[in-house]
Amino acid sequence: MERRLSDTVENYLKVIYDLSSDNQRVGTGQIAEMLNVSPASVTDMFQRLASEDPPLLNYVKRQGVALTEDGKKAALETIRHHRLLELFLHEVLDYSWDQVHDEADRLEHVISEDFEERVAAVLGNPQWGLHGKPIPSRNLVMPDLDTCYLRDLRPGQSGLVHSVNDDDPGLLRYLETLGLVPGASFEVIDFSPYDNNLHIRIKGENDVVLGASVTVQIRVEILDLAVDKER
Amino acid sequence: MERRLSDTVENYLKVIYDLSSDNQRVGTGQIAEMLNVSPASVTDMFQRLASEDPPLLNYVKRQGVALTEDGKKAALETIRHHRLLELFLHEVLDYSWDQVHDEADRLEHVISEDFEERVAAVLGNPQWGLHGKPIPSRNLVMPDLDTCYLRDLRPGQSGLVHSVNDDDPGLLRYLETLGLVPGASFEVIDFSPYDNNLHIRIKGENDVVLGASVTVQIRVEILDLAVDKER
DNA sequence: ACAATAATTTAGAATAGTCTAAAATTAGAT
DNA sequence: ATCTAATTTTAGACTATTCTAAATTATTGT
Ligand SMILES: [Mn+2]
Ligand SMILES: [Mn+2]
Ligand SMILES: [Mn+2]
Ligand SMILES: [Mn+2]
Repeated sequence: MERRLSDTVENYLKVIYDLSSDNQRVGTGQIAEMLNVSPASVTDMFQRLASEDPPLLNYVKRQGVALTEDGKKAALETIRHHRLLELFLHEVLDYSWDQVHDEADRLEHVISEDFEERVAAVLGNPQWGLHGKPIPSRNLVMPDLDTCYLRDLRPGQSGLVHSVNDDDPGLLRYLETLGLVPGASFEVIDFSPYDNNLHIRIKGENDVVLGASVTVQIRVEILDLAVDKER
Repeated sequence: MERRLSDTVENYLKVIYDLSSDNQRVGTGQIAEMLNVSPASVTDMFQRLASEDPPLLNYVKRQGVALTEDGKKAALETIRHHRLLELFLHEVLDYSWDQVHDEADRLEHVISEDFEERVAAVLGNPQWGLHGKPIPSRNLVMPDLDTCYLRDLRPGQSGLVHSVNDDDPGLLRYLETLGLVPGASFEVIDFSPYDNNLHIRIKGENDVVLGASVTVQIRVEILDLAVDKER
């Protein structure tokens, strides 16, 4: 139950968890790109983690991996550390929301469970991270969410910003100037099928036209305007 | 100037710095014992660090090492992180003084200079650590101190506790119950040459008789009672 | 169906850090 | 001065993580 996983292994598991939400199995190439290592290294790690004593991965040659229950718990443990740390850095040390991610990415592997508990207590046992993503509970349960990418909305639909990707400081600063932060509500005005631009109107802010490279980084909760609900 | 040193290297440098205060050169065996590695591993590391681009150690075969200026700066950098972190864990997360060391020992290698700055600011740029040891300044200068081991005092002398070793939680809890903490003043009542026990009277507390394994872990400032000052 | 292309896996090698066992050197004690 | 005991260094090896280059397998467009 309590093997000491290396930073490297924790990072593999975390990335595999992230990419598992959409797809079923995660492939060698995807991980290689996310972690900036060669595909050969990833294959190697897949094989290692799949043949550990209690395996962390389920690996099917040439098809990729899925997390086992153990692997998933380990991933959630690291993610909980990461999101608690981000909030802590913001609240206690006054980091801005674009600065927290890199620092948390290093600290997440070295803090003790005691540190985690104390930070959670100081923050009031928060359930949501600085960028809107849920924080797994102390016993490592992640809530199910009903969100989709902003990219997938179309004119006439409205929504609330649920969460934004936290790993691009430049994007985060941009979104902040737009007021497009978790909780903001907006309405989709227009869509251009050629470039996938979305023209949206943010409540209390200006209109913007966002390209797909931005809209794919934002998760939203669709506001049901009692329009075509049951048909 | 800004090589990225591994955790391992930082730990070697830190220990070498500690042992350098007394002796001139530090030997293979001492480091091996402090770090719980074999002497062979230490020799290896000595050779590596002495032949880095700007060397971190000055190594004389069979005689041991001394830190170069670069090596000393690197050691002080890590020590500054460590002592700031200990204070931070105590002040902000309510760790007790016997709990902070182990956590700081892992965090010290991964925090950024930005984190260091922010922590220092939150704490009011402290100059002294939780256990009484000085915190190197931002520009890595360590003050000179005029202290000696409690072990070396004799009946009739009085002193102030300056600092205590921070790596033994049990000892720290014991010293706390005695009120033998940095700043406490005491008087030496008796000395037994056979076992090196020191009987001391702590101001506002009870008397105690301490063995050498304890008195060698406490640094004190001798109080000059205007007795035999200039003769 | 089948060759071209893309993705994945294997093979072989490097680096950092560690170990044990053996060899070399120094220090101590007669 | 010499022998013994302790310390240090060398030699050879192992693990974790990564790489490049070559081999293998999948995909896909005709
Ligand atoms: Mn993050
Ligand atoms: Mn945890
Ligand atoms: Mn400490
Ligand atoms: Mn620093």
